[in-house]
This record gives sequence, structure tokens and C-alpha cells, in this order.
Amino acid sequence: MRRKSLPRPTDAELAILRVLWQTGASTVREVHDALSGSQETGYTTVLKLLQIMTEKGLVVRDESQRAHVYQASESEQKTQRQLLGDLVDRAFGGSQAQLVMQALSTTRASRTEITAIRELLEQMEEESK
Amino acid sequence: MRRKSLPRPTDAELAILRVLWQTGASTVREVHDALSGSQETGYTTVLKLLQIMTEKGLVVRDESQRAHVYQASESEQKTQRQLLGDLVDRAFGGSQAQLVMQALSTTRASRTEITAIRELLEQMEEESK
DNA sequence: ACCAAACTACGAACACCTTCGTTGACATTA
DNA sequence: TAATGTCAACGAAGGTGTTCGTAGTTTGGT
Repeated sequence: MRRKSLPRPTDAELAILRVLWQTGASTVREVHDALSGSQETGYTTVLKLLQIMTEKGLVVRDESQRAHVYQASESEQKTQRQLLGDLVDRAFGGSQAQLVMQALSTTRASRTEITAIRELLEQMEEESK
Repeated sequence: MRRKSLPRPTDAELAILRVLWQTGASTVREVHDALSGSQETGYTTVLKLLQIMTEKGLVVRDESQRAHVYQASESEQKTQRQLLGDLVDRAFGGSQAQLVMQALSTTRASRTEITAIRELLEQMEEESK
């Protein structure tokens, strides 16, 4: 039973994961091309990263084709929550609410977003009753 | 005019910064002792870290005493905001609101915290008018 | 069947992070 | 003053992250 939580993805790894979340399962070439828009990374660099990420369990690899197909093993939301949890522990003394407030205070959220957040709040209050 | 933003503090550096924010300007020994509660770090390790952090500009050093006194060069809030901004860029596609919602959805905030957040929201709505 | 293109695998280089031992200077105390 | 303790500085080691060159294999086109 492997239930160990996955390691926190590094910066380069996160950039790759974002591609996989956005475009779904992809080959190295597809990831590399998608990445080329924002940064200049060599093809073999992306390949190596994906190999390492496979070892770490951050992605799963389908080797049935010649060009292996990679897929993020955790959802974007779950990873985001993990990263937030890490940050809460490391920089906010464990107070998630503190983080939320700090984030809110620098946000220029649109009207719709504010409404969405407010709805979330009401839902929380409901549950904590 | 050195206006470059400071580098993102590493995990070990952040642990030290937290001590400095909490207890104010401190000597290496004081930081080390404070840290001993939570982790096992050698004295010279803390010293080295603080020296590196001085070079990076993360802390400022007062050498007027034999035991140098270190102080965080940025406030806790400013650093927290920087870290949040980094995370927003790296993992949330630049959407701060997205981060807030994700954080909220896993928060067990107390009633008072919810109220505080709600007030912040109203304030934001006020300003965006 | 041959050549060029695309692919994986591997290793190595380099930078950075973290750790700690050692050294030499300075201070305190017996 | 001699011994002991505290301090900053330095270097080095071991780990990890990121990069890419090279080699070898497979595929597709001619």
C-alpha cells in the first residue's frame, strides 16, 4: 500500500504539470512545444524532467506507443491544495485563514469573483453550524 | 538604486525569518535556540544560513557587538505576499482569486475569521466601485 | 535497403541548498 | 595568566534541481 504523499513539485516540474493539466495526456514533444511559448527549454531537458517526475510519481507514463504519453497523477486542484498547505505551514504559522486574508488584501478580484467567494463563505458557515 | 526584489527565501531561510519576525532582532544563538524547539539544527548551520541571507539581502546585520545581531529586512506581511504572488504565478495561472477560493474550500475557519474575511470582501467591493 | 528524423536513455556538468567540522579571534573566569 | 567558553569565518561535503550533449533504437520516406 503506497500511500505516501507525493513530493512537492519543483518549479520546473510545476511548469510541466500545468501543461499536462491544461492539455491532458501528452508526449514529450507536445509538452515541449507547449512550453516553448513561455520559456526556452531544450527537448531533452523536458524529457529528463518527465523521467524524474515518473520516478517520483508525479506523473504516470504510458509506454505502449513509441512516443511515451505522460499524464499528471494528481489533479490540479489537489496539487494546488497541497502547495497551499505547504505554504501555510512554512510561512503562515499554520493559519489558513491568515493566508486567505493576506491573499485577499492584495487581490483585485472582479465582481463575479467576489460573489463566488462570498458564496463559498456562506457555504462554510452552513457547514460549521 | 538597488530596487531588485529579494529572492524567494528557501525553506530553511523561511524558518529563520519566522523566528526573526516573531522575536525581533536576534543573535545567531537566539535564533538557534528558538529553532531548537521545532527542529534539530547545528549552531554553525544557522550561522551559515544567516551569513548567506545577509548576502542575499534577506536580513540585515548589526556588527557593532561581538555577537552580531540579525534582523529581517522585509516585513512578514510583505514576504507572505511575495510568496503568495509567486505561488499564484506558478500554480494558479496568475489568478489570485482562484487561489483564494481554493484556500477557502479547505479552510476550517472560525466564526470570527469568517467575519473578518467577509469584512475584507466588503471593503474590496467598496474600493472597486 | 538506406537515410534522415524522432525518440528514449544515460551521464555529466553546474548551480544551489543544507549541513557541519575546523580554525582563529575574543571574552570570561578561576 | 592560563584555561574555558563563545563567536564569526571559511571550506567542504552531500544532496537536489536543472540543463544539455551524446549514443543507440525505432520509424518513415525514398
